[in-house]
Amino acid sequence: MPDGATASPDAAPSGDPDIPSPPWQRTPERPSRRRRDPISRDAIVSAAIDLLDREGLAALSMRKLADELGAGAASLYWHVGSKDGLLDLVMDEIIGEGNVPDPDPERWQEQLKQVARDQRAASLRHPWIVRVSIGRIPMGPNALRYSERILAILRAGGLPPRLAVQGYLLLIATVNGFTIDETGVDDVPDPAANVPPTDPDSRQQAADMARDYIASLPATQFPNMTALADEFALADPDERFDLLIDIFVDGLSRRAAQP
Amino acid sequence: MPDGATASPDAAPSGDPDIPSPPWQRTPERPSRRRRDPISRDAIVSAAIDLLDREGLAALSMRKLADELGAGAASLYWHVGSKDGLLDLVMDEIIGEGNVPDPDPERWQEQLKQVARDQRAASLRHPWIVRVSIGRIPMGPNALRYSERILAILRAGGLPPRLAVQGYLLLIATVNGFTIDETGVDDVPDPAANVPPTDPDSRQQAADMARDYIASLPATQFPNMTALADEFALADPDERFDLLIDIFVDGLSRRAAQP
DNA sequence: ATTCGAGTCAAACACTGTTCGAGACTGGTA
DNA sequence: TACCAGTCTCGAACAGTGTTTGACTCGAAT
Repeated sequence: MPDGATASPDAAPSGDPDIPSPPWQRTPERPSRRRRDPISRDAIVSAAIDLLDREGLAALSMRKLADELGAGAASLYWHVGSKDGLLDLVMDEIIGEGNVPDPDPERWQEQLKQVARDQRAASLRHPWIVRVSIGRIPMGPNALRYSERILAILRAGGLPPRLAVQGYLLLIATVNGFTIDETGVDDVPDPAANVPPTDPDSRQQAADMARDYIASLPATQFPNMTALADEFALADPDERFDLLIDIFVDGLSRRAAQP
Repeated sequence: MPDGATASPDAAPSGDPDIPSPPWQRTPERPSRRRRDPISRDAIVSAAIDLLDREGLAALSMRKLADELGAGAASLYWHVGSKDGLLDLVMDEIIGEGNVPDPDPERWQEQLKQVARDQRAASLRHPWIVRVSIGRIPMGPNALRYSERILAILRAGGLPPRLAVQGYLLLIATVNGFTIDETGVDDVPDPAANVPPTDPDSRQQAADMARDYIASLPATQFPNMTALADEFALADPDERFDLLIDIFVDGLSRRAAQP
């Protein structure tokens, strides 16, 4: 057997229209749909976001993502370099979903709170995004535009330069600190029941369980915990979040009022 | 060769004291030191913390941890159930390092700030702890004692019940939001050069690089970013952190002053 | 017609967390 | 002394991971 499975460079293994490929050689070409239109970077990012929304961060693997695109896993690396590079692109794409209002000097505090609420909303739409953003400095094009517009609001509010920049950075950190907790308990939803990020029932149930446990502690050793056990059952995250940003923006504006 | 490497079930491979194990069969029993004193849960947790401090979160694997203890990987599972269970224990152990002062009603704000600073200090001693704590509700014995003592400070300060509990929870979240960023950039230090969590030089260098990049943006599209580029180079994390908790505690105490 | 680079991808590598089953050792009872 | 249940260890395997390599196919330009 001079030729055969090892295709020589000249004898086309199966491209020759005259010689059909031998039947004992189970079609070494065209397994099913080969060489579709080449996949694109954007298509990979979109498919990754789809997969993340559907099955969560832990379920995102390069192989599964490639399957979803009808491609081989190694192909992705040509477009995005690494899983880390892919997540960089994914993060900037999500940041691009947000929009920041034009600055209104009279309402800078309310506008800042609105930005915070919008960012939390994005974190609830995509419960994995906070975890993806950890250790990732947002410097993509969308992130730059986003930062620019928030800084515009703070400067319009009259904040001195340093306080404007730090106020922006610390607000983002504060919102992330909150949403990490909020989206952290029930990540990795089982693929079947894709409840909306966090259904209120199970959340209230978990809060009640925590309260009961705390209330059951020995009161002599834990007088404050047992006395305040009921307050731990406050599971309404909207209320908790509003309290947090009220505290933050109040503190920030007090700081801004005095040199 | 009738028999050989494949030991038959009845002929004891090397347990028979009369027949020495054949030299070509490289001692299937007693590889070196077998059945030392059994390892303990506490020893596993301590070794895990050692390994994490030395090589970072990404380097912690059950196999490597077992090697460090001179044990087999499967042995760990008898003691800690899973890697997740181990990390639960590790987190409570680290929380146990902290200590909270006895409440002084006149100084509750300063005491609360001290708690925040202590927690940040722990996160700098163990840069992996914030990432470990994500998605993990601290309910171990040390965590309960810790919470109890912080609530004591807030109640001594006269905060109403709800504000005391939420103020505590939101303070922790806020500190975590800050320290995630702070410890996130340079995790996984290469095992050779174990710089103290974050050396100021490389940090300032990174900040300068970010400032230069921001300053180089087109000023027409990014007027605020370019104008404030210098402020992004404020790399002193202590100053930034103090600003954050000042803002938070100020906002909280304002809220506490009015019903 | 040949070359060339863009793009694809199966196979392999070095890992990971976890489970299984077979043991080894201990203390207590028959 | 013999047995036995319980505690503890651990090699081997399983199913998965991110990533690299090298061979391969094309469409287009030379």
